Amino acid sequence: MSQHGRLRGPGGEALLFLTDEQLKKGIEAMFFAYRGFTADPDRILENYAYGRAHHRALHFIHRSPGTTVNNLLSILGVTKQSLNRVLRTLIEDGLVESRVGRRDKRERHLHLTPKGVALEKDLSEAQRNRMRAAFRSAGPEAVSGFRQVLEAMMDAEMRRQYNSLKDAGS
Amino acid sequence: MSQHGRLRGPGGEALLFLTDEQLKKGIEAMFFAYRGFTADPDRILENYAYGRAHHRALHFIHRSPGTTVNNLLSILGVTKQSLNRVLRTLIEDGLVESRVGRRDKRERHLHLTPKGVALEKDLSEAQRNRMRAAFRSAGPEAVSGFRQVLEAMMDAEMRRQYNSLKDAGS
DNA sequence: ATTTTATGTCAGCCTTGTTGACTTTCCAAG
DNA sequence: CTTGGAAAGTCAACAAGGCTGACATAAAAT
Repeated sequence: MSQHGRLRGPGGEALLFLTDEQLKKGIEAMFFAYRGFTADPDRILENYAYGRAHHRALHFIHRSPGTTVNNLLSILGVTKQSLNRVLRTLIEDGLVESRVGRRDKRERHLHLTPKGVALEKDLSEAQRNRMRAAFRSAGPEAVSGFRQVLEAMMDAEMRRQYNSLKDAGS
Repeated sequence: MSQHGRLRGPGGEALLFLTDEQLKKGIEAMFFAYRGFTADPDRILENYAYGRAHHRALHFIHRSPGTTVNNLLSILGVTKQSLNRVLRTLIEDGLVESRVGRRDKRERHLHLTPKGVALEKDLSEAQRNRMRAAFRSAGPEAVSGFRQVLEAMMDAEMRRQYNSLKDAGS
């Protein structure tokens, strides 16, 4: 049985019967799944003086090496003071390198050091393992639907940033 | 083009080619989508002295009226001290009622007052609107895949709790 | 009668978010 | 060349919401 009734609207478009119960299950799925999503990296981070904020910084610096602080700021959606605190400890601890921009010397371009790469790899491997297992168990069509729904759930600005990250899978 | 190659393994099971890039996009989709997921309720909560923690409590009390503190604790995955702080303000403000158990007088059974129901409705409607729009734009097959992947991403214990919440959509 | 369970509470700590104020550096326009 | 403004960094203070540990009370279970 499908969970969704289907109808044709006046314009011929597909309509869905979405009960509040179905929407609630979607909401709760997001809640519980996000917990699982962060659980493995969180466990690793307990062994360091780092938290989720550090993980996010490492992830996006690794993803876009040489990104500026301002760019990272808009991706992470926090204040520069918040990010700076995290960044400072990562730089002090030798996980992140901050290089003064060549063209614009006000800008700082961020790179992971080998030590930073190592921790990022540890964290992201744990997270990818879970994601991989989930993708495998759900199957390719489910994965496609998963990404479609998540993308539609983002704010326009986030979707823009999400899409601007390179995607070797397309 | 499908993002996923397919093969048959030795046992005939479907295999997926999942590149690290595809997994990263999944990880980033979760990150950005969760921001969208919480954005609307967060905006509403700014007008109150409440935060996301209060929203979660209201949600699950509304979902399972009469639930005990212990049960809520295990659903939310926080300490009783954390939950108590939230619960105390909600009770003081007259959004939640705590009734001593009839069979077991040690237990407190939690219910929303009309005032609590009103705020919960406000918050959940905002969240459901976004979820509904995302479900509509992605289509029924995508919604099914979305839930399959999220469910597979949960820890076993969370999945148990997720499934034990009633689902009128099945 | 004793132990265990469910709940509540106090105190203190940490991470990670916030705002506001201020400085330094440096590009670019007048 | 000077000045305005953008980019970045820093300091201080604060809040939400996690955490631990210790302790209290009532009631159920043994």
